[in-house]
Amino acid sequence: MIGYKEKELVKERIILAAMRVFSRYGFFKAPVHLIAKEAGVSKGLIFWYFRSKQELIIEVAKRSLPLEIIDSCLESGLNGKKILECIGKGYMKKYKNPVQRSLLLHTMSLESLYKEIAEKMNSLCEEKTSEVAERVFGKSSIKGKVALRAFFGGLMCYILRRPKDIPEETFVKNLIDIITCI
Amino acid sequence: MIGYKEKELVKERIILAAMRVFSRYGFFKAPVHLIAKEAGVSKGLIFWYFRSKQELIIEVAKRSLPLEIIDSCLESGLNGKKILECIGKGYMKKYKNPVQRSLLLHTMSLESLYKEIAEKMNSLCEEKTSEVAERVFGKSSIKGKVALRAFFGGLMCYILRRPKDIPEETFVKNLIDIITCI
Amino acid sequence: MIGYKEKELVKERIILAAMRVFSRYGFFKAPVHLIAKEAGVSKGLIFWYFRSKQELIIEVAKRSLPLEIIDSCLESGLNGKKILECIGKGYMKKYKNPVQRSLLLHTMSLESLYKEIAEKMNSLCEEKTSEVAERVFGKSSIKGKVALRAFFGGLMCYILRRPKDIPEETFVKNLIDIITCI
Amino acid sequence: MIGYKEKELVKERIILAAMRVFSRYGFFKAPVHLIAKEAGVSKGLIFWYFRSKQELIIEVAKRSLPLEIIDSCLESGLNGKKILECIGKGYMKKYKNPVQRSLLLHTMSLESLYKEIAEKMNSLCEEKTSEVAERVFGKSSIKGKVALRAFFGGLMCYILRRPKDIPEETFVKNLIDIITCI
DNA sequence: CATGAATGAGCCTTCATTCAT
DNA sequence: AATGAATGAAGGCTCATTCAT
Repeated sequence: MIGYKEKELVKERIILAAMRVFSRYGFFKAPVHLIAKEAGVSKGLIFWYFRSKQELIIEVAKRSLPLEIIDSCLESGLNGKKILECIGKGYMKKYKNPVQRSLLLHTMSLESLYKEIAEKMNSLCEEKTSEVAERVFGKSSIKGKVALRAFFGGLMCYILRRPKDIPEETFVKNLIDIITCI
Repeated sequence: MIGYKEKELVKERIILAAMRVFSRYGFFKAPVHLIAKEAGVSKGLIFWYFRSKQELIIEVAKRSLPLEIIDSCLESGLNGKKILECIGKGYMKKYKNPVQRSLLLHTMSLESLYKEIAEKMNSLCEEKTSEVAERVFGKSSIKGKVALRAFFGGLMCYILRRPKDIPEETFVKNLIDIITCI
Repeated sequence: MIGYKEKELVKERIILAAMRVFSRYGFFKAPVHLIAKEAGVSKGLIFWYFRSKQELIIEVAKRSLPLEIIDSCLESGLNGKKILECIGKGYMKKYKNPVQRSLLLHTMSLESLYKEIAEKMNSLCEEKTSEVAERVFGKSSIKGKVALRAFFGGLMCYILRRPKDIPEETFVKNLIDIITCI
Repeated sequence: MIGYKEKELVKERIILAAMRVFSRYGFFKAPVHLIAKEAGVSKGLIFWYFRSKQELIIEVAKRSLPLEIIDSCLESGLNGKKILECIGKGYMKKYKNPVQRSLLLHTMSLESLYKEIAEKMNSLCEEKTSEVAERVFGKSSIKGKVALRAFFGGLMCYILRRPKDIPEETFVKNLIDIITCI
């Protein structure tokens, strides 16, 4: 319709529209035609870029998980509290956006339906958690793994229900203090 | 199949069947006729006991939240680590059941759709968390609230992905130690 | 439930309730359970007194036609304008009631579905009309039959939309004058 | 069956099919899938052109009323008996078709359900009737209005039960003579 | 690439009817 | 007689998906 709509731009616009619509209605109550409307394209076009609605769901779901935050903090080679700070900041930045926040919830509930999502969540909860634990506490230990779960869980709690009386930085700082107090 | 069964029994049977089916398919991909089949009743009967599928969803969703665990531990008058142990045990017991575990995920994603669920989750994340924090740390403090979020978050993480190498009791004990280390 | 509910009383109460409900919703959009509620009886009881909903519909439909008015005027042996006055008064009395008025419309539309109603309407429009025409004009004539149709049609028009500026008596009197002016 | 037909053609074909089916079964006993079959389209397509079955019902119902006949005769500027002849011919032509005849009955019974139909019938029975009366009798009078109701009512009676021994032209001619005899 | 008419499966829900109590 | 739980067929409608244009 407009010249600058190059292929990737349109696909991206569809994904972004889908994120907004999915976050409001959930993956299965969001009709494709609403996504098309939100993206300003025709319904048919969505099926040109995505084989099926499920493919779009999975694309969106993947983007709503915090995997890339953890990966980038791991790659940056940080250790100790630093890596926790990195992850904490990343979470706060990403999930400040209510669309992402709501999407995260919807995505978690997909786990029982799509293997692809289940695997991502597995990786997140097992390997990544262990990796980060080692980086923080030096070596693998039960206590370290438990602490990391408390860390991730704590972040998630904060994200889902941002308490008005605790600012982001305060929360992250306190959380890190608590779980590294061991 | 015809005739009178005891009223409450039938309703309960429908709810239990719905829990199983919802946990497998999610609330919106689970067709009512599957629930009926699972419960051994006719499709029509479900609408005799529930005005709509949504009413059934909400009934099931409410049951899958851990509110009653926290309430009962609060009511028992426990303090300090004791109340955390109570809650920890309660969580483990309830969510050992994979149906409940899966349902919890689905329920959390309902928050953006149903006020009733949003309110329950609000109460859980704000008031209840603060109440428990006071019971544990004596008085209201930022650090206490953060710690409690780490506690609940940690429990949730464990529930969602039960790591094979950390048994329930060990996890809860360690988690309590960590967050009360302040 | 109450002692004085003798058989015929209950049946009659159901019919009267059905008339009210049918007049509001139409025969096919009126659910049986609403009739039961309106009559203050259980849904099951309606099927004790009537083999099916259709039987109840036909019973109510028959009562809403003006057959018995015409019959009683014919039987009373009146002639000329007198019989028209008799019929006119009968119509006004019966269809002053908005329930009957609305029911008449619904009943007329049943004709294509139920033979029994079609027959009644046939009798009304053919034989009865001719009989009355003879009583009024002395002998059978085309003009007489046309006039009688104008009479019945005129009455029906008045009934369906009672114009505020023409009282019943005035209407009937004028109508009779017009069609006997031949 | 797949591909683009001309938009208005398809919609019109659905309406015509609906008229046939509604006339046979009545508006509420006619299932949408029968209309689809009759129109040679899929069930879904009906809901592409009409928001709901009700919308289709109202579209069909409007077409079955004689409003446009009266309007066109009024607009043609005719007076006296001429306008009655115009209307008479119009009625005969339109309701010679048994589908239209049956539909008229069904439509009249919709009045208590849909405002839109009630309004059309109001206009027909009040304003239009008065307008025609003035055209015929020169000025507004009670007698004129009564006569017009006798005219319209007479036409409707003839339509609903076409007596074999009175041909259309004869009926209309006689009817006009009778009601203008005043 | 892009559109939107067309399809058809499937879902939620209603409702007449039955029948154990 | 009377109740209301239970049934099952059927209906309206939504929606992912296809495909002619």
